[in-house]
Amino acid sequence: MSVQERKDRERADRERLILATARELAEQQGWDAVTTRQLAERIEYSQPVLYSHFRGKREIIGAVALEGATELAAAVRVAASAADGPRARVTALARAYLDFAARNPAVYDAIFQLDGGLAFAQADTPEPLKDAFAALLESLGEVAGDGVHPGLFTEVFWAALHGLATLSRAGRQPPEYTEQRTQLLVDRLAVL
Amino acid sequence: MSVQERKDRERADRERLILATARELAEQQGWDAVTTRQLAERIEYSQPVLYSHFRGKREIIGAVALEGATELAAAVRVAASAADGPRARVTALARAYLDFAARNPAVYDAIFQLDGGLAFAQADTPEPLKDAFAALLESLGEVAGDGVHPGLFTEVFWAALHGLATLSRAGRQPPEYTEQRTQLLVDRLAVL
DNA sequence: TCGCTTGTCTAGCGGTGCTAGGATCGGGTC
DNA sequence: GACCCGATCCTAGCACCGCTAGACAAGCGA
Repeated sequence: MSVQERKDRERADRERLILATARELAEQQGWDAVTTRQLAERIEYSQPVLYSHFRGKREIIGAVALEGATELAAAVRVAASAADGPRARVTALARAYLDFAARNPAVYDAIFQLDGGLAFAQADTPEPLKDAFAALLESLGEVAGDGVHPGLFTEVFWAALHGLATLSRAGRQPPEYTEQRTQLLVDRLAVL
Repeated sequence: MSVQERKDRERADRERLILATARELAEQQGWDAVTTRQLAERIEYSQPVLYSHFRGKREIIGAVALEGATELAAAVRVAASAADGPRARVTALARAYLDFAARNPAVYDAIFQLDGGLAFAQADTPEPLKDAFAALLESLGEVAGDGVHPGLFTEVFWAALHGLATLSRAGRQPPEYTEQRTQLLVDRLAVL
């Protein structure tokens, strides 16, 4: 049994190595540079090894996306829990979200822009994605306002954050006004 | 001169054919299906002909994006001008924007998701993109509220619309609530 | 020590964007 | 009307992509 366990452990280690390498490469040079050949060389194995862990490149992107979603959910929760009162909580949440997107652009792309073969808002939606939504809902639900469904409100708020994150990334908006935009969004959307 | 004019005309016709074909193919089968070989076959020329019109595939995507931006600006203006009062105008604008994104997903992707080599919010930003922003600004500027810069407000509103369009596309949100989300966005963001 | 399973690599397939270089066609000139 | 020459287009091929079949070797249990 010990042999099998060691092999399983080594396999799991290598899988983590693949994902960490893919992520690092993507953040350094963009997802276009994450080719199976390049990735294989960096982990010092041949290409087919990748396919013994993942069905293909999309599944690798999907795995990175799930990791990222987990981190995003955690970042949002940490920020929200450190703030007092609904207003501070929502502001902190928005900042944390946009900060995550800005600091991990490739991972953010993996989650929302690229095709990682992930199902959204369905029965078979992976847990990390549902949890990321839940993390937003926890803080946003309390400022939805009377008569507004918390889920619907969260979707709209999330959409707005996503739009800001995306447009900032494209260099569309001068970074020095990020804070103002965030404040405007919170002031107007949230019922405090 | 007549000969040269005829050649110029034929060249311009062919360029339009390339763009129309690329767009049609993208809407039918997605941008992944728009390969230079497939595109060349559809216009009944060989691949290198494409490169006598455009530097490469990105530039073709960029050209489709500019066409699309022009149409988007026009759609927004038409919708806004047909409405009475700020509130109706903003609502009509939001609906027109989301409707355009839903009806022309591939073109919308070309503008905002794909790399068409376009510069945003800079000195060398193509006119159609600046004009699309201007079209939004015309109607949104009047509901920015006191003390809020119209441009900043437009950016935030645009970001929210973009987020809604994107997440709808990914099947993240049930289409039957699109109208509610739009209303919520207008009610909260705009100062009426 | 042997046989076998398991795991890894080499080599290659069909596809991609893009381009060099040869063929061909057509207009301008004598 | 014949010829030349430049513009125009196509064939063929490059390097790269994601992915896989089949040969090979290493390490396990008997």
